[in-house]
Amino acid sequence: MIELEAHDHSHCIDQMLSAAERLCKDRGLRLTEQRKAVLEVLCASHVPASAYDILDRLNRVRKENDEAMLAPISIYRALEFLMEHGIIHRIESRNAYVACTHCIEGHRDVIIFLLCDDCGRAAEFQSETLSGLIDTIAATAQFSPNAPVLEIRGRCSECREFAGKEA
Amino acid sequence: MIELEAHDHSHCIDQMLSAAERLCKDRGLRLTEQRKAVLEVLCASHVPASAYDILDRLNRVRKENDEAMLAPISIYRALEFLMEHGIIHRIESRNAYVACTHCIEGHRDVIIFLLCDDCGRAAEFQSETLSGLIDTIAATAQFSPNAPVLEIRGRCSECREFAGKEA
DNA sequence: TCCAGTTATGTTGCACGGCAGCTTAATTGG
DNA sequence: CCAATTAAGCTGCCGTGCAACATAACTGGA
Repeated sequence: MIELEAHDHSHCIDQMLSAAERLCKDRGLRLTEQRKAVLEVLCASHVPASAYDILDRLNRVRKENDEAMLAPISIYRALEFLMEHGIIHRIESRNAYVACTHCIEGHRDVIIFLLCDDCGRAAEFQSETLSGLIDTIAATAQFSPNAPVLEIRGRCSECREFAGKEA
Repeated sequence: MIELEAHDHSHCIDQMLSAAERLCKDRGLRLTEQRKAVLEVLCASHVPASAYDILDRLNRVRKENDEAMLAPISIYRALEFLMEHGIIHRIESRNAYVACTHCIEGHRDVIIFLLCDDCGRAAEFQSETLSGLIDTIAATAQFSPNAPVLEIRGRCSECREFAGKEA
């Protein structure tokens, strides 16, 4: 898994974390240490992490500090909480989770993920036009969609460029 | 899992099976007994089935006939083959598989699945407009999509109607 | 302040999903 | 009919996800 973080990622992390904190405060939700720890792991990268990735990462730190190990279920519960409130998203096609980069603005529209099969990164978008179109398609089929998330797999620009140089 | 098959499903099965047979014949692919058996299970319903669902179903029949049991891997290999050639699709959000209802026409466009969370059924669509829009979005992000499949979860018309009567 | 109710965590255990790595059988084209 | 290819069988393993229950932490009143 190649990690290309061209942008100022530390700024990016801060933004996501403080957005989550504000959101929880506003709604009277408890962003406990554990939940925050899970969120921090997810914020650390735009590559979605699996529950067990998160577990390993947190337990490694805990081991160093002679603290008790976490069980998988703890991670799942934290993930459940964070998802419930739109702070993170689940990437179905990878059984993995990623911090939301839009939770400040809220989720009016369909969420689109561009997932790079090479470097693993997930880029999150929203599109009013696409939302409208999906509504139309659903309406034609008399179907009531349920806040869809679209996962589009492919190759990001960096990886394509890189692959080009390789050849 | 409620199974509502309002349409003439037997006709539907025949169509999917013979389409697959023709496709394999045209391309010189071997649609072996096992692969066909897996496909038949998938064709039997518009509700996507998991690998283990299929396994159980086939093994039940085999048990009755005192034949040897299949191992999971056999199912996965058949599924792999069928997917490779677009005869079936994988529904990521359910870890399940469903027979393609469009493999006759081919897959030029984005495939859209409307997945009912109530009855479990999957309805497959294609939309040129949607394909175009996704291409545009991808191009803006300099992303090369890779035959995307869109999974839209929600509630189908029958289930909505049914739920209405319940209340 | 303390208690009851709620919410969060911890523990155990299990079912399902998926496949690697290897061996054996079947098929096919020369 | 044989060698090469392809399919199928077998063993074993790891990742994903959660049920069910026990315990701890926190909260808002009386």
